[in-house]
Amino acid sequence: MNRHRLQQLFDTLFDCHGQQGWWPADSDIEMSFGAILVQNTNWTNARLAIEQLRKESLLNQLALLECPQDRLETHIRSSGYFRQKAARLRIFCRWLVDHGGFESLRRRSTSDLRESLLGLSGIGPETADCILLYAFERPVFVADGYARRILERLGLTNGSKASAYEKIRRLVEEEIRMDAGAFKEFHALLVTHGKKVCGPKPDCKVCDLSGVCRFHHDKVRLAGATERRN
DNA sequence: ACCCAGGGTCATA
DNA sequence: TATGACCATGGG
Repeated sequence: MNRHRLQQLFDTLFDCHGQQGWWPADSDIEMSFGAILVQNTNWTNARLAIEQLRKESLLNQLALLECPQDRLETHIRSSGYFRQKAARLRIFCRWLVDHGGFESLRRRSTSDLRESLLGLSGIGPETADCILLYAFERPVFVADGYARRILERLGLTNGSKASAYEKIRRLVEEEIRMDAGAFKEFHALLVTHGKKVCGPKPDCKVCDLSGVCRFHHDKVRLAGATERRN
């Protein structure tokens, strides 16, 4: 069934790309900030912003909440959408403070935490699940754009459209039973593989799993990606 | 001069 | 429910 093929996908990705070791961060809050700062941006730009925040000693709730908005925007400018993201960091920090910080939040259930995170403006399903998985160590499948596209093309989504984040997330979580550590690797491997372009005649073991994984053979925009103007 | 990168919100039909 | 506009930087 799908369970076997999902496991096979994981094993093949691991053989192809090796241990990824995500998410690089020294603390839960640094990881969470990274999840917000990396939204629709490459990790290099997000990391530069994190290093600025570190240099300014702003990698904690209270310090960040005290930092003036315009200075916060300047510090994270490299991550793009810096006005939105400065506001989002603030909203997240306010949430942390109001709920007693990570230590207190750890006692809550995964579904409870997810619902609470999704209530914050600027935290969508993918960002919430990344925080749940990497900061709270909950066994959650991050059904990001790469994962959805690869699974759909391998015929593993039971007809769910690639735009259906929640359906695909539940589907995978019900099919295979992994601990948080394995889900971390799975997410990182899918993103790493999804970014990789092999060329016209790829030597790609993942594609060999199925004839319908044609990611490396054409250019298809990720669902939800935006058109650029001007 | 393009295109892309580890999304999310809001207005509209 | 499902598109479309918008947010913005840095690297190839």
